[in-house]
Amino acid sequence: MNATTDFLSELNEAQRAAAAHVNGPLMVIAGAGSGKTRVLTYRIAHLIQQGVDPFQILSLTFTNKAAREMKLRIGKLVGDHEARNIWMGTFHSIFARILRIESERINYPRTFSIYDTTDSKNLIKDIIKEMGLDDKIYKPGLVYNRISSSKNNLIGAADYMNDGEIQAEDQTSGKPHMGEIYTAYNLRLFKAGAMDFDDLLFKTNELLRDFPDILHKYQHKFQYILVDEYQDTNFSQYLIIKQLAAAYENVCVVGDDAQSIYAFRGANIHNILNFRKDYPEYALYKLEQNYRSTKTIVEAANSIISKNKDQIKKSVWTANDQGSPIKVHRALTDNDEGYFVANQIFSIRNEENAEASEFAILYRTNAQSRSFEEALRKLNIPYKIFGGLSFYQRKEIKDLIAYYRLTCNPNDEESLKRVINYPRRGIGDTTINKLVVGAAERNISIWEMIGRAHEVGLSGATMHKVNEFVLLIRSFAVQLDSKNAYDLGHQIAAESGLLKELYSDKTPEGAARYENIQELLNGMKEFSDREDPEFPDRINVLGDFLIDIALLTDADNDKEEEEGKVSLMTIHSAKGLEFPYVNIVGLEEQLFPSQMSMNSREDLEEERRLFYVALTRAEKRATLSYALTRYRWGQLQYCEPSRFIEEIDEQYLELPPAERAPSTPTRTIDFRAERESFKPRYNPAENQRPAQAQAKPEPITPVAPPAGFKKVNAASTASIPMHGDYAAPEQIQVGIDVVHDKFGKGKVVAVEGQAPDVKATIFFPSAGQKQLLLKFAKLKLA
DNA sequence: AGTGTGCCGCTTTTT
DNA sequence: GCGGCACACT
Repeated sequence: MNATTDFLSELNEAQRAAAAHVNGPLMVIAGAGSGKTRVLTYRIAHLIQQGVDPFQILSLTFTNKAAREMKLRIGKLVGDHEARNIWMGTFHSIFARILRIESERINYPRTFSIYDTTDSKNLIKDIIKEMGLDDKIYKPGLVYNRISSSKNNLIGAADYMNDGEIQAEDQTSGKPHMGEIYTAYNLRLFKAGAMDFDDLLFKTNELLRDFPDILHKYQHKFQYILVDEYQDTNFSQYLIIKQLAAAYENVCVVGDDAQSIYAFRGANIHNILNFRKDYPEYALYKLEQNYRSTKTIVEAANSIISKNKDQIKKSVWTANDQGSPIKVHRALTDNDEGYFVANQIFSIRNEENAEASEFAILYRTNAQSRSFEEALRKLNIPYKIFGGLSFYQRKEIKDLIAYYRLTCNPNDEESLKRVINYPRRGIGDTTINKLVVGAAERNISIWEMIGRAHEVGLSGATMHKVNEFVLLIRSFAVQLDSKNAYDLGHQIAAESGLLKELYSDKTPEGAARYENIQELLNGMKEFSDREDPEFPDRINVLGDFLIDIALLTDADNDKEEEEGKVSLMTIHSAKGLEFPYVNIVGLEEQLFPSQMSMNSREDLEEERRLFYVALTRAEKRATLSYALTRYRWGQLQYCEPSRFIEEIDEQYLELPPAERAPSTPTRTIDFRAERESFKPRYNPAENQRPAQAQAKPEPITPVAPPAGFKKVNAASTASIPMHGDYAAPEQIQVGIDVVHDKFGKGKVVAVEGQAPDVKATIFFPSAGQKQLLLKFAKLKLA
């Protein structure tokens, strides 16, 4: 009859049932690669075909990119003009939009600023200093995390102060003033007309809780609500959905408990359980057929995840081919691992005629990317890195955006401090400090303090400079509503002097910075030319642009020029993606699973789910690798293979040969690749590494590092500079004399603990008895 | 006021 | 091994 039947017929039974579900609560548990996005897409298209107004659909995704892609796909099914009207985006961006519309009700300026993590931490740091507390005890990062998780659990500053349990916790941990910092932080945010990321959700909750008319309005606006990646929502997000869905209960959540990997930032797996309680009449569909991966990969992934206790029962299966076994590679060093992976990509690309873009290298931490970048560069394989410093985190971009934010909201303290003297205007720290202190005393913002600058005793010349700056910002601000984002943005870049400052820097880095600014401006141009379907006559002003970009993540950056490249990213950012060939690297104890996760079963299970996510990204082939030694904190560390390798059912694996060195070919090995992987990094001295250094049988015990290493170190300090001629950990034994860089001569009294965490108790006549971790202590033999 | 230098701490993961 | 930051120098 119509297209509906058409596209629904492309789905399997469970998919179709879920997609055709119209009214009432619905939960879809979707295994990895089971066509979850397809179901969401088709369901929305179906709703629209059933006559639901796209403006009444709220669809929350994990990234903005996911939202864009889904809109595109829906557009193909029901037409772009319909698809564009759906409210679709991340929690943060959707509710930032709503908060902006309703800002007066909570006494915020319409153009409130959104502080990113750096802004927030800077502010917290300032507050800690102003309160006269020690930032060694109150580490800004930790304080931020504590405040963040409080907000995500809807514990406000007052609740925090009044909660006996929390207070007791802070007492015990020696941080009794945490609550006061929290209170001061919120106050400062408010004075600056700013919200942090968590506020966007927290204040949405307050808004819906405290203003029944607003709640009513949005309950009826959003008659159909869909939430993707439901397993990664936190309590604050859960409650927003619960409030909004209360009127119609047309709420559909899609998720996979096995892929919950954000508990560390408050994601709560219990939201899935709560769903059953909140909507007892809910419909449940499980998508269990995997369309993405080979049998080997699916079954190997199942064998891993079955080790977790906490999980919803389901059995993921596939009709796809068996595929090839998962190869496990043991590398000698982190650099070796880089070359192994790069070479493997190089040869598969030739042998199987694959594109570079079909490969992904997935690691646990961003810091691991280096060896892969280096090796890929050497082999001339194009690659792109996700994460690390995103575009919007770059200094020059943050500077320009600070001007924009300040123009929209002059009370924005972090932005003001950033640019009041950049480019140089002769307003130094002394002046700024006077203003900051004055503002704090009077409980006003810095901008307001500038208006009363005479009160803090600035000299005439300084006053003049500061006033010039104020006039500059004001001259921008008066045009906020009349000019579009690009026109005003360009003017600000030019008249602030920033463009000139960067242009005059002729170093390559300077040129790159200038180009980045141009790129930002191009983005603004595009943004300004866009039309908002709900307000077609409105021009897109600078304030709109800021909301848009404040919440972009680097997963959202996909540019045409990035096609045809190998993807390097953390497993977290690989969520939702898929690649024919996947390398999961750095599979070592302490690294993956991370050492931070070893303390509790819950944390370890999250790591395991993370590994599950990594493995299920692969379509055709997955390769695992680990290194025996790795540089961390500039020190050589001995590593043990990750327990996750052992946990995979062995029938799916191709394990490395246990008895011989990787340089000795014992199986179908690409000689050229293997040779390459050794050649570039080792100087001749290192290549004479004694054979037993590589001949350790599995499992690799880091207790006694290969005897060859110390010699190598002595022979070529250039390649391993940090080690110098310090003693290797195993040389430190009870009774021997050692020399420490700082404490001088001493005698080893005791040695205890398991490698690599061997701890020695050493008596230094000059400094007394010390306990030192051998992997860190720089000891020489006396 | 602006520039340079040495030291410290650091690595989970991100909206 | 690097970057951020405090302090000291010009």
